[in-house]
Amino acid sequence: MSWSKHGRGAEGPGEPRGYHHGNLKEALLRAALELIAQKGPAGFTFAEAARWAGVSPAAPYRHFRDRDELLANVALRGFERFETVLARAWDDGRPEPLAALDRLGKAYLEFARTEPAYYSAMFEAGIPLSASPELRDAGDRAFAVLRGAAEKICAQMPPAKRPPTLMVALHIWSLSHGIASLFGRGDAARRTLPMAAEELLEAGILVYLRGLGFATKPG
Amino acid sequence: MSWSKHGRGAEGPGEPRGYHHGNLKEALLRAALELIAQKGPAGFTFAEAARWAGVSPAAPYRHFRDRDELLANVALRGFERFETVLARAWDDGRPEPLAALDRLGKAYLEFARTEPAYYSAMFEAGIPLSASPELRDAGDRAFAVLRGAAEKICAQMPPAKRPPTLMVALHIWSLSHGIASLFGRGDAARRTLPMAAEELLEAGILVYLRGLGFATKPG
DNA sequence: TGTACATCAGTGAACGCGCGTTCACTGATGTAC
DNA sequence: TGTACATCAGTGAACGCGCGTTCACTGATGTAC
Repeated sequence: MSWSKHGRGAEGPGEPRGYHHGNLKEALLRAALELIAQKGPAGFTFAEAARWAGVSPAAPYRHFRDRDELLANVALRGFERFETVLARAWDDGRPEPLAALDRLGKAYLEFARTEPAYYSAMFEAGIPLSASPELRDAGDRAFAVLRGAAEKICAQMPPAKRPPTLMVALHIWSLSHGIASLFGRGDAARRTLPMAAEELLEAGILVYLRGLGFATKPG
Repeated sequence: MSWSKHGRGAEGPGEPRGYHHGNLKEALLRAALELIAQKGPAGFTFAEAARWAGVSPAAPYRHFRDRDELLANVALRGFERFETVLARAWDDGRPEPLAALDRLGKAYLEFARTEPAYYSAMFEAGIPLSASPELRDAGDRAFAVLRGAAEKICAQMPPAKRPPTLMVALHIWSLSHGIASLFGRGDAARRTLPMAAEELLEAGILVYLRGLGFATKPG
């Protein structure tokens, strides 16, 4: 990715060097992530991110124009990770699309739960997508995984009965996001549920696919 | 309406008034709503709400302990209105549950679109539900409308095939919220869609009901 | 009917605070020769 | 190999600002008698 131009990587958790000098951009992104996780996208300030990174309040201006640019960068990175996570779970529908779709749904919810800071930066921080084509593209690439999954699922149906792929992808996305947003978040605003969010999503998708005419196996 | 007790109307800043505002609590709730609509739940301050209501910064403390209590009151009122709107649309399933459910879905999305300030206070402001039993109850009452609808829908199915009502209600809620949250909001963070959000939701619910084994009419 | 009084909503000044942002600077690092 | 210099990431002090919150107060309103 473009920000690891100097080959510092900085992504691996076990990288002890460069923390003091020379890796501030990375440190600020991490600080922002930490702060968002603690107090939501609203309660994160440029100054506190600097403090958290052990740096003077003027230092961040070397790397980000302002608070919003930092936040947009967090969201951007979030979409990139989200895409990776979803693509890995989907694994091109192997060995079998239905099982892969189930993994995909679980991966979606797991991301929302284990990375609430990314997730809220991506979907709830109110960052206008129009502001950054880069951000929009990253979001589109993540959605493309869902779209690809919908395509493969639809392709298994007889052509005459095939529903519009885009619609199916949007339904799956909406249901996943709805469940993640209402019940699957990692913070205090989560609503409790008499079942696991994963079960709710899995059941919902199964019913939905059956409604499409997709022949799901029993069990 | 109850808040025009003194016939003041209380609309907008700049209205001359005496020493006593007469309706400040109401005016503050409106101001908060206006500010949330403009800048999201994050960018709303106690001080600005006071200014908007044409009152000194100390005045709000007569009515709300702090900013969060005001925000929670906005969310509370939002849930109450939401319940009213949904219940009216559902109308106890008259004349026919499926048509009524369609109205319900449309009313859900319409509320999210026309009242983005309420909606985000209710679902995105990060207000911990545990903090206020009153708020939780109001949320539960709104959800109860969906639950009642799910119940009536399920009751139309043969007993042996009846799915759990709660699950159906949660699926409908999640799908509605997902679509409202991703595509149906009134602000800049909305994602564009090659179709109306209403259509997407209606189609999703129809597919879902068919998947439950509910016999939907063609067309 | 009027007066005295209690109530309490809203005032206005003040405070400490943390934020965003700027500025001239400093000092570590890399590089040309 | 060393020196001179350019670069630029980060410093630290400073600023104006708006916020949340407090306080003694003021003045409108309702009510007891």
